[in-house]
Amino acid sequence: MPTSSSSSLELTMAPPASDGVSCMRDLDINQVPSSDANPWAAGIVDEDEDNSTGPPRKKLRLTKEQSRLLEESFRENQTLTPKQKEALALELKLKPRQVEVWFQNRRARTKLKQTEVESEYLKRYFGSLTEENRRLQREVEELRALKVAPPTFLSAHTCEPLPASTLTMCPRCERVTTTNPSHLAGHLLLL
DNA sequence: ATCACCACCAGTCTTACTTCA
DNA sequence: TGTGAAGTAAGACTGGTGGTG
Repeated sequence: MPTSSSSSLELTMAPPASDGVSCMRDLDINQVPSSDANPWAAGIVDEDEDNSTGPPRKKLRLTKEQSRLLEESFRENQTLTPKQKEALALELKLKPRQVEVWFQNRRARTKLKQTEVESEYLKRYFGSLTEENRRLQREVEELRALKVAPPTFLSAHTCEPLPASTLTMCPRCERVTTTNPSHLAGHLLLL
């Protein structure tokens, strides 16, 4: 999957942790970055161990600083080379796998957000097209009504009703008129 | 051509946390 | 004010796929 599709999202997505909820989370959890108090936050817990008999695995919550660095890195590159991943993991005191998962999730959720934004736009666009369609249908009905209701227009020369096929919309005055060139000639005189 | 390995993705599960009645 | 259900965010996992040596 190409990563270029999500690049535009940077403009439309709300910045992470900008909502009240995330802020409160940060206050609760991420102010305790100490690995003594929260070994999972420091990536110390070895997930490869068979702890199926032990207590349920505690979930890692990234510290504010870890999140900031990851976001910063993500803005520069949405995908990481193995070397970049290794270096970032070292800097963040996380496992490379954790960094990898974070980037995968970030890409996926960025894409999801972008899809939602596009969906909203398409919905609005569809609505405007529907309205335009309705308007044009009404116009067509009005024109049909004019066509089937002769003799509204009479020949200037013979005073006989004109055939419907000779009626047309004048592009200048937007009125139903005849194909008689004299009508358009009238406009030309005004120019 | 086949295989192993790796990275990525979509989908899903799980846990921590918030909100609200 | 405390509490439990429902909702949400996000870390982690799984299985499938494509690229590469």
